[in-house]
Formats: sequence, structure tokens, C-alpha cells
Amino acid sequence: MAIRAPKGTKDIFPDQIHKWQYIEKKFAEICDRYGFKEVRTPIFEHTELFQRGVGDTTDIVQKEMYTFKDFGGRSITLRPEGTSPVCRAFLEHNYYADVQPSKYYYSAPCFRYEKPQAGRLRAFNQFGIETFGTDDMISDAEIIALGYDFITEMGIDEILLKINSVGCPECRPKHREALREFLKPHYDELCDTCKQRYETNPMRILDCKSEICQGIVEDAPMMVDYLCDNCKVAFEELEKNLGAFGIEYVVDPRIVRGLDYYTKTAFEFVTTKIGAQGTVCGGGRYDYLMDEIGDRHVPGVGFGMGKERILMLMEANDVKFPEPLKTEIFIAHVGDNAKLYSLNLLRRLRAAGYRAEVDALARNIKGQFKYANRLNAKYTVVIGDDEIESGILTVKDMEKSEQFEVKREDLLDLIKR
RNA sequence: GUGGGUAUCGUCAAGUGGUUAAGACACAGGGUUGUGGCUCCUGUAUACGUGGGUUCGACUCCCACUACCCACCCCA
Repeated sequence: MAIRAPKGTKDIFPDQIHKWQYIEKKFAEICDRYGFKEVRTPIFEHTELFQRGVGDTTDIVQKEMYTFKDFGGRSITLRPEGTSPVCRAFLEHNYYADVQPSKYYYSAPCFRYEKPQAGRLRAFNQFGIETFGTDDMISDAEIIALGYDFITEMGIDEILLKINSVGCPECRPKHREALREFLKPHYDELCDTCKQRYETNPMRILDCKSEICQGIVEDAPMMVDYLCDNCKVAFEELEKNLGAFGIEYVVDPRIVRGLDYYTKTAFEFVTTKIGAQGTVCGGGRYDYLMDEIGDRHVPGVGFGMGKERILMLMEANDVKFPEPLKTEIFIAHVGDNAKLYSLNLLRRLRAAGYRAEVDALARNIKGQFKYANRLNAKYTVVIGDDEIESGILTVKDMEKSEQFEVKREDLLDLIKR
């Protein structure tokens, strides 16, 4: 039995890779414009980082992590998300002592043990950005603006930005109690998972997909109505800042993030064009994450964006990606002397910066031309005994289908034009 | 973890109880001796997911399993 790639993983070949390289380049560019610098952290971390950072009760930690013991007996986990590792690294290397705020971006694979479906893999790729060291809503708006601009610049439309405030440790408990009070008389009508949520995290019931729960929840107390003064002011500030940036959004009181660390700002960019996994980018503020994983209070805000989902959306939008680069000059050769002469020429052309290619399948001349055509070569030069002797090379312009002669020394100049 | 769908050459795809299991694309060679894209010809493939069963006979019917896709859940 041949070995296959593990469930929920994808191989990417050259016919697709140019798309990935394109969005990666564009993301790096926009981050540069916005002042975010790249960080790279290990692909695995101590399991404890995610238990404390993402939260022990989340689905991610409870049933989706790739966790194993290494040969030294340490519990190691493949990163399921990007924020906690960046926070860990930031604290570990004392960058809070640098000029604040600190703005970082990353582009990294993440791993979650899930049942694969459209837009959801076990090994997937994310872009992310984080701003540390300020709780000013300018940063939240800036993070959202970057996401908005990137998505737009990638040629994606019909995307909706939803924002909400999930409160803070001061106001959240009050809302939670109000919610429980409200739901109590309806407890028996709730779906099974929501009965559990009632105990563990009643806020999640607000975004249950079950129609029955939706109906019950319709007039439920919303977090936005229970925000403490501090959170309330912050949310208003965020709205003003987004307005100043000219960014359209809707306030959706029901969006709740599945990671425990979020406070105040929560947002997502959603679409219905790529199947059920509509969240292309999601994020928010996490003012107490650093307290959880370190011993220092540093506020933060950021987002994660699924590269696969961005790509799916771009394809749904019929975005034209830049064409992959084609061979510039193909060297067709006939005979053993010509082969060696061609190899020598090939190396010089490549050294001079050209995308040059030869046949390595011992094809006859006709086959070599067919091959050159398949490679979409701009020029094909033919090398045989005559050419070696005279130093005059025959070059064919494959697009114009014209042929002309040129001295070997002039070959490089010719192609430059 | 729970549902639904699919499974025939490298790819797409006919075939629904008895066929040498089509065809197309792709790949390779050729159409006068060193020239592509179009066209024509030729060539190559131990292709019916795996294991059982029903039947004189199964790619075709039944069962199980596996893989992939999609949905729930959750999220990027």
C-alpha cells in the first residue's frame, strides 16, 4: 500500500504555489506599510502555553491539539494558533522594555485535530498580526483596518466586517448572571450542547446555530448592554476610529470568540461564498493573556487570517493571479559535442540571470521544440556541429515564429531587448 | 464524535448481471533525413478502493471496512 498524506493535509505543487507566494508577498508588503514587523516562533511549544493561554475549557485545548511527549519527557504541542506563541516570545525576550507599542506579524502553519471539510484542514496556514503594549482603541482600529485593506486589495468583495465587545473581567460576570437568569425558565428547551454551555459559558448560547436556541435567545440580554464604563467608552472609541478610517462594519452583539483570552474588542470578517466556514479572519483584544502565560501585564490586540480561506475567496472572486514566470531561453542540442557546448552555454545564461533550460530526456530535435513550447519558452536556440564551428547561433523567437542568427557572444544582449 | 454523498487508466469519463471494460485529455514516436504550437497516424497503461456475500456468471446487486468530499460542532 502506498503511503498517502495524513487526513486533513494538503500538498501544494507549482501549479498552485504562485498563488501562495503572491498573497504572502502582498501580506508582507501591507504589514510593512502599517509598521508591523515579522516574527518567527517554533512550530511547537510547551503544551502548558496553550492550556493557559487559549484556555483549558476551550474546544481547541480539550480535543483538538496535537500533543505528544518528546524523548525528554516534555509535553509538547504543535501550535494550534499563533497568538500565544508570539506573546510568549515577546515576554521571554523582554521586548516590553523596547519602545511601545510593539507590532508584529507572522505567517505560519497551525495544527488542529478536526474533521476536515471545505476551508478546514488539520494542518492549515495563517497570517496574523499583533499589537502589544497599548490598550488604546487606535490599535484595535488599525488591526481591523489592515485586515480590511488586505482583503480588499486581494480583490475580494462581498465580505462583511462584524464587530462586538465581549467585555472584561469586571463586566462579563454581570452579563453572565443576567444571561443565566434570563435563560433559566427556558433551560429545558435548550439543545444538549447549550445545556452544557449554560453551566460553562452561557455567552456561547448566543451564537448557537440551532433554531430553537436562536428563538429563545432573541431577546436575551446582550453583552453590549452590560459593558462597564471603561469597556463602553472603549467600544464607542473603536466605532469612532473605524469611522475615521472609513471602514464599514456592522455591530453584531452575538459574535463570541472561541478562545478564552479575548476581552473588549471581538471582530470577524465573514463571507458566504466558500461554504460553511465563513470566517476568513477573526480576532480581537486580549488584555490579560500575558498575565496568564507570563508574569507581566501587557495588553494586546490582533487577528488570525486563514490563508486557505483567503485563497478560496480569491478564486470565488475570479481574481487573476500573476502568471508564473516562464522559461526565457531554451537550448535545443543535436549530438554529443553540442550537448556539452549547450551545458556550458546554459550555465552562462543562468549566471547572467536568465531562466534557461535544456532537454534532459534525449529527445530528438522535434521533441525538443515541442518541449520548449510546453515550457512556453520565449526563445529557442539550436546547437549542432555547425554552430559550434562557426560560433553563429540560430535563435528562434517562439512567439513570432521568426528565426535569425546571432554570434554566440551577442546572445545575452539579444535576449535582453 | 454524529450525519449525507462519492469511489473505473496519470486526469476527466462511458458502462446498472454475460463487452476484448468505450472515448477524450495527457504522455511518447512519426508524417522523408536538424525546428514547436493546428491537423493526421501510431504507440503505451496488470483502471473497476479493500474484504466478504448473492449468482452458472458481478464494474454492475447486498453487507462491512477504508479513503476522499460536504454538513453539524467549533474555528482561520
